[in-house]
Amino acid sequence: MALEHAILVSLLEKPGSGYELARRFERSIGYFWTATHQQIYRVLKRMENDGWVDVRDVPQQGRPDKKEYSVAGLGRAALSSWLHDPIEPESVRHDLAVKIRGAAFDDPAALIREVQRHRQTHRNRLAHYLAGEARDFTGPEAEAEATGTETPLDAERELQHVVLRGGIAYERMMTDWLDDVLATLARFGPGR
Amino acid sequence: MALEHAILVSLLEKPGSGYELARRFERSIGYFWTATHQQIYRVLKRMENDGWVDVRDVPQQGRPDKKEYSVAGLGRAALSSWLHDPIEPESVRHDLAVKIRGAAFDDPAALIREVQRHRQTHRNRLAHYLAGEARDFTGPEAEAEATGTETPLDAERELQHVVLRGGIAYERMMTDWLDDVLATLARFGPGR
DNA sequence: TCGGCCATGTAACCAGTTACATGATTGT
DNA sequence: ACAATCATGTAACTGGTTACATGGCCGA
Repeated sequence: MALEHAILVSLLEKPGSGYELARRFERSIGYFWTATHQQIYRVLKRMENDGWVDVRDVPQQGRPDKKEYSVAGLGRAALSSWLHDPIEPESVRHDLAVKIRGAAFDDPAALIREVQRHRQTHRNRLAHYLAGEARDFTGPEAEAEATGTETPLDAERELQHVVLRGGIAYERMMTDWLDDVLATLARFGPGR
Repeated sequence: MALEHAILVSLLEKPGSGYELARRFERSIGYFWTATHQQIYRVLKRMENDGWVDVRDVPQQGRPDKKEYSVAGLGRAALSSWLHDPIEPESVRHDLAVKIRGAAFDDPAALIREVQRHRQTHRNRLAHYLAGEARDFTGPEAEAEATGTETPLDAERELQHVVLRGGIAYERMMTDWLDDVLATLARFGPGR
């Protein structure tokens, strides 16, 4: 299980409320982990009970009060121990691949539309990631990154960048592969 | 949910027992879906109750008897309806990416070993997939595939091939990205 | 005789999804 | 007036993992 740990990392990067965490899971953390607000609130409560996080009530005007969570000593220790614990390289789960092999036993026309939809989604994600990269990882710090003159404080940033590059590589790979799938389907689809 | 449908596709490709399905889920189907035997037996029972599959007792000598499952009309219909049902492009779940971002708050040395382990696993999978491709997708049928002179019976084969190419592209992307991760970690890891 | 393969299952648990619920404020 | 955003939750369900269980055959 990594949701707890993803939350710990996110709170270490910046403390925040359950709501704010949910938003982050739609953006940057969403590159590699997803979670709904329901799940986050539930896990956050458990983490609070276990003493992994501290809570602070933050009254706000013009909007509802919020609870700001930050990582406690026990949470930091839990994260550290998890980081030292080897995990198995996870295996993939691709519904779409099941569908593709299933298309051999069904009309491929519907599948072509489905694959096109997916390709579009991955294209969009790729564009979104590239825009984020241009926004957040170019400029003076990128200079330091390239020339190796960075400070320890840049480590966090650079690790975020390399994870983003992973997301970019993934989306690029997927769009290319889905092009391949479409070409393959086109070869025997319409002629029959 | 796609396990039911993955099983249907696999049984359409070739009928077999729960045990055999479990083995397939360790091999070819494992490129894009995993399942343990416990899960398979449970789902198979439900599919049998729902009339999606037919069972036939096959006595064997020298080894335990087995139940051979094959797809029934209802199962075929269920698969077809699922194939026509659009699914959301799934989002990724990468424990390793959580760890990488978490390494900013911990000793990166342990992470380097972990990343190296993962890279090795992906390298091995890549080699395994490439060997499978060379074994199953070269020869006379590949000729037909390349020249477009294939028959409808080759569709099943070609779709299997394109899914395998997806697995290959994925493993290649992962090994490349993990090289990138290691280079990034090396840049600020040992110097501090 | 010991481990590995063939073959099938039960039970408990854990994580994730979906549906439902409330209520204030801000902008169109 | 209505929709969107901020903010927090409960409850039921589903799917997946882990542990446990049985038992015969085959080869080293």
